[in-house]
Amino acid sequence: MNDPRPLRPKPTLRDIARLSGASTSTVSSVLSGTWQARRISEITAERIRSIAGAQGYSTNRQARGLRRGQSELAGLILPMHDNRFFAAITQSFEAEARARNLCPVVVSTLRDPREEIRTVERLISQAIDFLVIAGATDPAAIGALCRAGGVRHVYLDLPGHDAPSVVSDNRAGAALLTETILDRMESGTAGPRGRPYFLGGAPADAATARRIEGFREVVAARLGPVDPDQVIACGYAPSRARAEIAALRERLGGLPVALFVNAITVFEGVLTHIVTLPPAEIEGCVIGCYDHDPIASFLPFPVHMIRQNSEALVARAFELIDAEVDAPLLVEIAPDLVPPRSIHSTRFDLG
Amino acid sequence: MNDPRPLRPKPTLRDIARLSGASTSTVSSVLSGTWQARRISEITAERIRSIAGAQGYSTNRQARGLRRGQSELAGLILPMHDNRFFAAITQSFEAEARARNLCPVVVSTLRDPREEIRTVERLISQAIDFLVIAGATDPAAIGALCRAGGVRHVYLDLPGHDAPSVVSDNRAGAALLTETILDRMESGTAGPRGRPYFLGGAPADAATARRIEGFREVVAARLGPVDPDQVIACGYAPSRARAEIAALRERLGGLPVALFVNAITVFEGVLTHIVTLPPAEIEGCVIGCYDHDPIASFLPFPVHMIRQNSEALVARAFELIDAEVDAPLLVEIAPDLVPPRSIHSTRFDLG
DNA sequence: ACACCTTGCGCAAACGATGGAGCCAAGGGC
DNA sequence: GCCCTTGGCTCCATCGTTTGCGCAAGGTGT
Repeated sequence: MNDPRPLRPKPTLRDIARLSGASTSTVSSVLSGTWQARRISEITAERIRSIAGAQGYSTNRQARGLRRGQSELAGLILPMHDNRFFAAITQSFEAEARARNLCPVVVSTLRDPREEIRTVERLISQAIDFLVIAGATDPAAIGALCRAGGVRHVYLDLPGHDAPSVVSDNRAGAALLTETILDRMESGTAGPRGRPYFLGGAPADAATARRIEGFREVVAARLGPVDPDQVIACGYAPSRARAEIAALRERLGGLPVALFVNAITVFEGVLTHIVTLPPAEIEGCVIGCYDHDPIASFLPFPVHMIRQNSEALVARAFELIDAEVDAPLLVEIAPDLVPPRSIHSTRFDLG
Repeated sequence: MNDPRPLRPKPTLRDIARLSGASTSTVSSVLSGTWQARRISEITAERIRSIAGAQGYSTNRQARGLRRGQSELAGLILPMHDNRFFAAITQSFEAEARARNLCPVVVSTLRDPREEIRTVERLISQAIDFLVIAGATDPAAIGALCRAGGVRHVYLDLPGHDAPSVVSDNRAGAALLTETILDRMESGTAGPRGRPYFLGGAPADAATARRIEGFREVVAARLGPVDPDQVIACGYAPSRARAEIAALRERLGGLPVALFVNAITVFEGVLTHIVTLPPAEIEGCVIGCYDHDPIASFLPFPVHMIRQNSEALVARAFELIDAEVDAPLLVEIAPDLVPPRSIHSTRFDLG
């Protein structure tokens, strides 16, 4: 067990060659699977394989990569890990990478532009085979680096302009969510309180912009012109969201009849405020959240959620990579609506 | 923007050498920061730096790694990403790795022993500098691989026997959570329903085993002997947990007065069942969950949660690596108790 | 007997970066 | 005039794999 021996150096191809009496090239071709092409006899191959196994040989991928000019590493950069969406992306990415015999390298950059650059440079200098870029603050800068480094790249969940992009259909998802909450909201409430509100996100963010479009479109079609103050893009911080919803309620004299919450963190902020309100008031507000959280399904009031199809997003991205598509093009993937558990209205009776 | 040029080959040290009129070794030492040791003049250094910058040179780390016998890659393997605890671990790991100028490589293995082996072999063959092993089904096998490959390794959140381990103090955490729910449960309920129950987890899992110990210890001290059927280690699947809690309630004629839920997934399963019950019955059951989820704080009944100190776990692991500790030893980190929001009992009145 | 494949393998030159061991000139001490 | 130090570089072997080319032995067709 406790055996911190000086760790003799790992055996190399040459060691195996010496032990087996074959040349390094023969050993190499046997161990890298190209032996039939080099007409190595099955007998020799088997002998070499068994010696290599006995010696615990494993090929040095830095050397192989150097020689072959690739690395069999697949890169993914994303803003952060502790978020269901990105975690799901990572999970799918790993699966796809492994299916192609690549080693996934997933790095988060915390939405810090300098960190994004550093990380991408780092990955390029590792000779990464390709890079999937999910959620960068400056896609153009990253794209430029990749092109300079000769690294194929695909944007995920954000539209880039120098390479293919696979994004959620945010407009359609937002429209769907908006339809859903409008269908369920109480009509007939007079004044500003009778209108739906959109809360959270950054308008500079392409995803938020598209969602606002979807929201506006549906509201305009069903209820007429949308007032600018119905859209409160206050960022993603829970604390800020809490303050905004409190202020809104103050202005309106109560919660609005419908609320489109733009992200789970915004939803958290909203929650901290509304749980302090009388249950009847909460009941009067139909809530939609553009993000999914399974636990949120069990809250004592219904929450309509959108779940982005992360698996499909990643799958499409890999298809583009497999097909060696380099030209910019945009693929949109429809997200799913997750209805609230039907339990709410019947069991936790807040009336 | 749209510029899929043939991607001329990346410049190498030799290219920069040629352009600057210096030798490759001079360029190398300038660009890798060892130039003062080699007495290169500031003037030469600056000239080389500017040429390298203009050419967009970036060092090929496969070549460097091959030559130096290291990779500046830091490995972490974990069961999965879509879990708050592991996501937090990943986040801290990345931060620590970057602080040391290493590139984090985090790979999940889905608790599949074969995948674990494959992944570790893969990382070793990438000449990873060290490996942090979080949540493996067969730590011994992985440890053996690392030793054979000469890779320093540290176990995280699971005790290994051939290298240092940093684990949550599961016994203490469980004892704390148990104390908490016992303090709040209704006493005086007669029969089996008046006893606390432990639900979820795998007894073969070291963490679960320690938590059961903590639970038993506290219950035994306060309520006397613990019946074996008070511990239901039914794994982590929500569906299974749901079935078990339903069966338990059937047997007892109601929910027990206190429930220790061993993981968030188990909690999800329990939730799907108990939300179908009359609110009064839920009120009668004090729930503790050994895992943390912020949304769960907003459920209409209090949930006492334990949050593992992932940051401290990772920080200690890196300290051990920095100190080049190889001998087995065990470091325990105390987790935190997250009390429920005080709101529950007052606002969402379920009685 | 000669021109041919086919089989089975070895030689040696890369891949790009690194660092120990030089080499040469200028300056200083004796 | 000789030796030594210091500064400022260059040369070249090396890390472990891969792969284009080549070569010999044996078989086949004529």
